[in-house]
Amino acid sequence: MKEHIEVTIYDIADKLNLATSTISRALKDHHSISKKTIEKVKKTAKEMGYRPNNLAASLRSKKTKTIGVLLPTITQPFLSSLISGIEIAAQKAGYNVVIMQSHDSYEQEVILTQSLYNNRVSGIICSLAMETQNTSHFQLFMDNNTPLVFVDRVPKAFNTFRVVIDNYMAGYKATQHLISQGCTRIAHLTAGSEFSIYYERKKGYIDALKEANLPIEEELIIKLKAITYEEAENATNKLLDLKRPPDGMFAPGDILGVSAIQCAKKRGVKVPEELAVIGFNNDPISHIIDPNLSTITHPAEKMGQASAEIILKNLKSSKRDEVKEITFLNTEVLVRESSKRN
Amino acid sequence: MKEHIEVTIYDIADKLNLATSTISRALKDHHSISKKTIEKVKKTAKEMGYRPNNLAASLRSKKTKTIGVLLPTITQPFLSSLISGIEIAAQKAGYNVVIMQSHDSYEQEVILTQSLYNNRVSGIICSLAMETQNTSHFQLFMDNNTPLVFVDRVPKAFNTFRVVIDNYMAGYKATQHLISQGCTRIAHLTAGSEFSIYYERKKGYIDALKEANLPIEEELIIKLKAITYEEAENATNKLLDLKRPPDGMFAPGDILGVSAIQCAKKRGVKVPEELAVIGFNNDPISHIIDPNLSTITHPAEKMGQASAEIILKNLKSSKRDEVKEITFLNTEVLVRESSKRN
DNA sequence: TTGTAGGCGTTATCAA
DNA sequence: TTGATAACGCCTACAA
Repeated sequence: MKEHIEVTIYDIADKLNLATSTISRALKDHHSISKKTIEKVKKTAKEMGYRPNNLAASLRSKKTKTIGVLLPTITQPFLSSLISGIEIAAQKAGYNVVIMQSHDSYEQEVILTQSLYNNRVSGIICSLAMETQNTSHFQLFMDNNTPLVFVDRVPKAFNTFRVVIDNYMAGYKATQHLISQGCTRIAHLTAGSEFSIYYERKKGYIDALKEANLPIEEELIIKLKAITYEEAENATNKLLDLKRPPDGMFAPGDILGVSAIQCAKKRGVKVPEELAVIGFNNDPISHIIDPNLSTITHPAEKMGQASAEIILKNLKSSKRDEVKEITFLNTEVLVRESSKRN
Repeated sequence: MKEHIEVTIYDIADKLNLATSTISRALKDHHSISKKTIEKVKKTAKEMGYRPNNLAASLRSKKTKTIGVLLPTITQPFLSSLISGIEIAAQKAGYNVVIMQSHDSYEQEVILTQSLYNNRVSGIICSLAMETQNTSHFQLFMDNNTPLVFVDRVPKAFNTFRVVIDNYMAGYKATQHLISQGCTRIAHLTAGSEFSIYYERKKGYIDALKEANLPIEEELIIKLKAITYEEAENATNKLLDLKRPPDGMFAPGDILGVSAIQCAKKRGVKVPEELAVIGFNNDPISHIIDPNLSTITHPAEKMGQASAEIILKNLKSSKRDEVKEITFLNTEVLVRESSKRN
């Protein structure tokens, strides 16, 4: 086994009879250093097996080149794509990505927020836990002038950057699409608090119905405890058991939409003829289910990339943006078999 | 906006008329500090809004409490579950997880390996890029005595920890299952080099056929350029166009199995009656496709957890394990509709 | 263009 | 049980 003594800029300075400051500058292509010196330093550094110590540099400069990412979970296709987008943008800029999962627990989120803070991340990207109502645990970053971007599940009233889709409009368009296919009794599954994205989607659903002069029927709106196949199956069964069952369903997540289709098929209810279904997210499962699930596209990777870029941009300009704008990304109705009626 | 001056152990020491070393120890519940002092210090620290600077601690102690994770991508269900397992184990131990994607590029992998090295990660977990043949870029960590765990896609000859499933046995069992269902012409899709997991699965497939005295037919084995729906569809079409088409297929990935089923259905070939299919991974899509895809379970989260725990364990004991054992996790044949014939 | 020197916030060693 | 002091490796005014 090789002996392993760390080579530092000190050692290089010694060898070349230069000052450490010169070495430090040369390695960073500082303009005040002559080309000859830069070359010499770099060559020697390589020969000696020097590797920069980011830790020391970070401590000194108070810049960590690390983006903290705090999400409910990373196994959902939408979220793993989001991370992928973040990672790609970060990698390009030489930044690291630290990932933490809140598992939708408010308590965990608070703890992990602290942890990211203690790690002096340069910026933080967060999608809120389902449980979270209060976001004061993020105030730390605000006070500290650390770029903070919320993505997808964002707080209502908090002056930070936000990268989102227009959930209201998406819900509206999804419902409108079902109406355009001739549905008149459209069911809807929902979840979470009045601060959640699901609430927005529901508002869009309701307004689309209103605009089409369709009644809002409470019995057609079911609130789920969680976004799971089981919950959606139970809800769908309940809906199909109604005296006047629905002829359409807007499921604000593909898991829910797929589950609804499976449930309908099991009961011999034909999709889309008797029940037209549209989901949300464009998860892989949506084009595996038979009939293929119509859905709303959700530009996960782009949202990740946009979030990371906002952070990087704010880190670059010495003075942070005072206006924390909201970035809206586009969604589209993806019409597939599960809702095509005419 | 609040002024933000960082509170350090210095400030606490000043306030309490104690030495910084005492503060440092007290905050860590060092046994040599009296209970009274510990309490006093902690209380004051809280009051003053102290937050530890992990950077400084890392620099001094040469321990970063960070696990580096280097994967081909994070959007595959198997890999995002793997990360989830790592993250959960790491979080429990107070470690951070830094994630990087090689996008199956050897060149990227080398660069990112360097980057993790420069960041002084405490340990590294890696699943190799599809392209990677040579793993000498990991030698750094070996020389440095940094725990290194390969997971799933592991190198053949490299004395490191490895967390894997028995791909040979899994391939063997999958094929055997099809044989038990009466299949006699079993097709197989494969990919990658002779060092890849797919090669092992293929060997299992071949040995199962041999053991059952079934011929190995070259025309039934198709090598794909990539693990995609398109590649699998093309291959399936080719297979079904044969004079004597197969009556079974072992697809070493659920994407491939699902694609095969879709292709067969499109052509009016009945699954499982005319073509029994078994996949690999137990991805979400496998139980959405109709008929449900039989598959091989792949304990992704457990593999992640096991990998992280190996690192943590080796970090704890001052002397590293010299024997880098291989950890085999169990897989099971999950029989679903796509292969059930009797 | 290069050098000097102090400090970033912590931990480790030795001494008291 | 506590304290004094020197690192850890780098960056950055300021000086030359």
